[in-house]
Amino acid sequence: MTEIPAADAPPRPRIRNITELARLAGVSPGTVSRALAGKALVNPVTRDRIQTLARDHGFHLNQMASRLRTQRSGVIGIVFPLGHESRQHISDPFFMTLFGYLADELTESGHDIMLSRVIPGDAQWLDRIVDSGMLDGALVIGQSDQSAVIDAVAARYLPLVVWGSHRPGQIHCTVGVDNRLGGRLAAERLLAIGKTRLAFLGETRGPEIADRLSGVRDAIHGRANVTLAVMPTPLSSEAVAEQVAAQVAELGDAIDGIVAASDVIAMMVLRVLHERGMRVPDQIAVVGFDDLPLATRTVPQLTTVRQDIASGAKAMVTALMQRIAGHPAPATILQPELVIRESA
Amino acid sequence: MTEIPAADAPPRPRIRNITELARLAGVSPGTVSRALAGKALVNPVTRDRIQTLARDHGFHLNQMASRLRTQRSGVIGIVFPLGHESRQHISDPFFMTLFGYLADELTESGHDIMLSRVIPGDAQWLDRIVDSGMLDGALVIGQSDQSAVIDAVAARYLPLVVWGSHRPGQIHCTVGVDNRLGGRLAAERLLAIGKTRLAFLGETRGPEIADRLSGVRDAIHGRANVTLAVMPTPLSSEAVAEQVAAQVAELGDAIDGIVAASDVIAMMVLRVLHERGMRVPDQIAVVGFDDLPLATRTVPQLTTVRQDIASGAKAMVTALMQRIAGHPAPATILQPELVIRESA
DNA sequence: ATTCTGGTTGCAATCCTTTGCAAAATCACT
DNA sequence: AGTGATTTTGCAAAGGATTGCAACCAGAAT
Repeated sequence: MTEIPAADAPPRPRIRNITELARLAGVSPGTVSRALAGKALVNPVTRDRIQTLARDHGFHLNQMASRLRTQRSGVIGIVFPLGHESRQHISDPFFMTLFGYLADELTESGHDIMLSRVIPGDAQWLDRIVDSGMLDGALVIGQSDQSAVIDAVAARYLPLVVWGSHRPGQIHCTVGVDNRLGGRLAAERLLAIGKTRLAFLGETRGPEIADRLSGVRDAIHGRANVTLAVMPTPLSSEAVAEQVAAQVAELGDAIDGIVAASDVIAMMVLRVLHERGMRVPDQIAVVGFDDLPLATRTVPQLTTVRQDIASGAKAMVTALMQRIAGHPAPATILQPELVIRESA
Repeated sequence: MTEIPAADAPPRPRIRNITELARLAGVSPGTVSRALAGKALVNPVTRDRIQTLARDHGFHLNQMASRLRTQRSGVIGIVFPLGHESRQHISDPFFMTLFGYLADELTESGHDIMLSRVIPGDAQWLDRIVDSGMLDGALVIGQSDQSAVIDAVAARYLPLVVWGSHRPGQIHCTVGVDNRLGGRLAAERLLAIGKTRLAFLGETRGPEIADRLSGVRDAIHGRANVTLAVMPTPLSSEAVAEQVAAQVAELGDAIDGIVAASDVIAMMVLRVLHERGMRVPDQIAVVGFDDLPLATRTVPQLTTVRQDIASGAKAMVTALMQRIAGHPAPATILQPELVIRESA
């Protein structure tokens, strides 16, 4: 609250760029640049003098200029495409969970993270991001219905890794769980505990969810006595509640087992079933997908198909680093695992 | 998988900058710049021609250069200081929750987000970030023990808003709950249900947590029959489990009520108490702090002091926008609210 | 004293866009 | 056709750091 600077405060004139610092040090800007970069080419004495001067004046390089010149930014973009369901928020639990792990991995390896805005309805969303010149690479979380767009960009831009399903012929590098197998595991669990009238709740326009449904179909293939109803439930956490309620109401007693396309949907289902006084899993069993932390905290605890998000994040970052270095990296397909808790 | 480009693929030569596009269009780079920016100064016909050309060639401005020149980036930094507890991870639930809401708000208002790495042990961490020249403003989540550092930066850098406690004389703009009142509410609840041997679990080096403890002390002030044990539990979710176990063991029967400095700690406490077969809330009651989504999913559900994180995020962004525009914005102090569930 | 060597430093071009200013082109009128 | 008023355009200077190349220096070798 006083105007007098503390004793060790930096001297008055604020240095704004390397040239001013150079003048102060009595050398050329080039030398300052080299000194600050710690290059061996400059005289150690001069280097130390310049570094001290910089520290005393609280001077920091302008990253924008530096990165423009060097053409590398140390920044990785993380993008959440919103092809359909444009109202899905970033605070979506699955996105946040994966994002958290990615952020840990990336900061650990010295990278900054830029969360890019996707303008819904803009076909150029990914081009805009990778061509912005601000990123060393990009991670895309989920393919949504944008597989073609992603492929087109991946064909010309190597440092791009995508979370999602791997489909044959696909150009872009994905890391993701075997969604089809996961779907099958979920359905098989329901069949194993004697359920025969199944429902699948999920929006199947994106390949991940579509694959999960295929897996469910695999599981019931050839069983004449098993029925399957498919309900396109969006992932968006906000809109989902009433929709699920309506769908469950519509299905009524016609079903005794639900495969939810995600844990968030499953959680909503549990809530709705509870409100209607249905007993889970006796009357209706529910299997989720993801095994987010929240799966252990529902009542009853959620039986779900686990994707190992932490190692998925690690795999994404590893593949991306490879690709930034110029080496193509292959897709990683993680094995899903059925985690049996209480809901099925 | 074929080499032949699709019929509508962009023509071969990739345009790398505005000058190349200018040559192609037969105008000067300046005109291209103006045309792409949609400025009214260029002939509408020329403008359309250039824009079409750019689109056809998949050309995007180099943001790095553009932002260097204009000195504004459209990017907001979000920082998580790690003064003490340098091992706390970004995937910390409270951080992630607040971050999610901030991200929603910021993308909504057309900003990109940069999550900056904080190098533990670097006194210059915040200077480095705000002087990087890559940000229009910065949001700091939590003061940790870095209040002085933050103040020093805030004194010269306006577009900075901090989540945390507001202390008199503090220079930086904070948004946060009244932590002291919150702590008092928590303790009063325990007293109200007849608990008298209290413990506070939290690391009090940061002002937020210290204020919560002060609130607890306020509540028991003058009550001779009430005891209080204080245990410095770190926030870090990973390390916390054994620590809490050890602390609870140490406290043993000496306590009958716990105020946890955060929901994450409270959750750990519940787990530990459950493992030791203690009945909550009968034998030991537990009150959390934050009211994260996870609070409703513990068993028993957590009684906790609610901070309205969503409106906090909104307030932070509003204040930041004000400050970016050059208007100082005052601190916002949110009212905490006791949410009574099952654990106390 | 001269040449060579190796270590330091400075110069100036480069990264790509934006923008104030001046020149050129267009148009409207006398 | 000539003048003035408007549009449009081009030029060139930022914005701040990096880096290849050449110049410089001191000391060593001849």
